[in-house]
Amino acid sequence: MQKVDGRKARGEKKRRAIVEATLRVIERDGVAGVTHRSVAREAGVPTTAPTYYFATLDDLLIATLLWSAEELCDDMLKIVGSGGSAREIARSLAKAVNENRCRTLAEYELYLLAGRRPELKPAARRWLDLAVEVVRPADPVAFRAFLAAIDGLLMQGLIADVAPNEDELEPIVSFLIRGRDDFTAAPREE
Amino acid sequence: MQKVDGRKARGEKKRRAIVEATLRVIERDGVAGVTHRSVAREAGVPTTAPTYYFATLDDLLIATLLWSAEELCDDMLKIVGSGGSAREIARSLAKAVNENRCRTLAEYELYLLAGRRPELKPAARRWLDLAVEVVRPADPVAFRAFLAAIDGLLMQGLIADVAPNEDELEPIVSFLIRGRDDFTAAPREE
DNA sequence: AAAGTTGTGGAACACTTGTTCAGGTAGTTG
DNA sequence: CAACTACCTGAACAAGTGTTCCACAACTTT
Repeated sequence: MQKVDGRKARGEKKRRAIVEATLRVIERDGVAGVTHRSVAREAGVPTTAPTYYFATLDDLLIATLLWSAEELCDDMLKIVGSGGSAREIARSLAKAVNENRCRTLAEYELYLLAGRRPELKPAARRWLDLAVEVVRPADPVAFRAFLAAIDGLLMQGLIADVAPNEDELEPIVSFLIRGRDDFTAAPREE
Repeated sequence: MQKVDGRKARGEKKRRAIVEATLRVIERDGVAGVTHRSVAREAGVPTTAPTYYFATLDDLLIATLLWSAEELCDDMLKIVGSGGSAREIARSLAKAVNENRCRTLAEYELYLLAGRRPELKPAARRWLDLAVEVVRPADPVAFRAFLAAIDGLLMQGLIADVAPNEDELEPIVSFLIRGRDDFTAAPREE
């Protein structure tokens, strides 16, 4: 077995640090605030490091979306896939538009970016596909409506003058998953 | 009555032309593509005209959102407030993510911009408030779920690799407005 | 230990950006 | 028709951008 090159290991770590810094910049200033220099400053690396690791600024954004999409995926699946109660779901949503407001904002900016970059689409909607796969809804229509409403509630929560809290969201979620048996009682293929 | 100053009239017209050009630029290249120069080129006015009419680039974006919000408002109300059938609603949604895809994309970018500019929030969510006011839902919970789902369906339609058509959306809409009597049979206050 | 390879970063370049400003032009008024 | 005013714009500037390039450092291999 060949020894791993210490340089490459360090490189990979720095590479990831740059992506994480990019996400922080987006959280703070939006996609518009992402420049090689601002990312480098945030990551504490030389100005040219982002250019070195990512051929173009676009590549950096793409890498950041891909990475953030994975986290989004986990979060969303935790919300929709757990079979949690309406209150638990409402709590997660409330958290997303309050404590994690900036993060959620960033994720939707990247999300929307996928609307203009076809190559990003699969990553952006991965959580949707995964949700369907995990839950195996018997009533796909009701489930799709549920998933759409989650996106809508989050987006609308971001532009409310005061973000909704758990108690306000709970009845809406409750309404959406009424008759959830319809889609959670997944049929197993034989 | 004093005569209107022809100069001011012309100015107002040009001012609006600049806002319209800005929206076209956003449709084509996104908010990121908006610069004084790109807008000026699109509007066919001198480079400094946008600066002259709008103190800062931000002001221009804000003016554009305010203006586009009015149109969004009309469109959305046509969808949710008309009491149209599920098919009619589905048709409107399908149109938004197909023929009018770029326009819808632009509107959501501006929408999200409101997430970072508190002063834009009222304009961005105006259609939501208006919808509630017009429909006077007896079941506000069901109605909010419906409104959220519309946003979600549009956003998810924008990142689908092939945008959904009328026939795919119809059952989902149908599901969402089942028991619509609950929220359309508005109680009149005496 | 020397040679070779890969990663790294500061200086610099060409370019675009937002914004300023003084001069010019069109419209109104006396 | 002259004086005035308000609107408009082209040239110019400072600041910041993405990206390139080459010297050099870190590491591996011989």
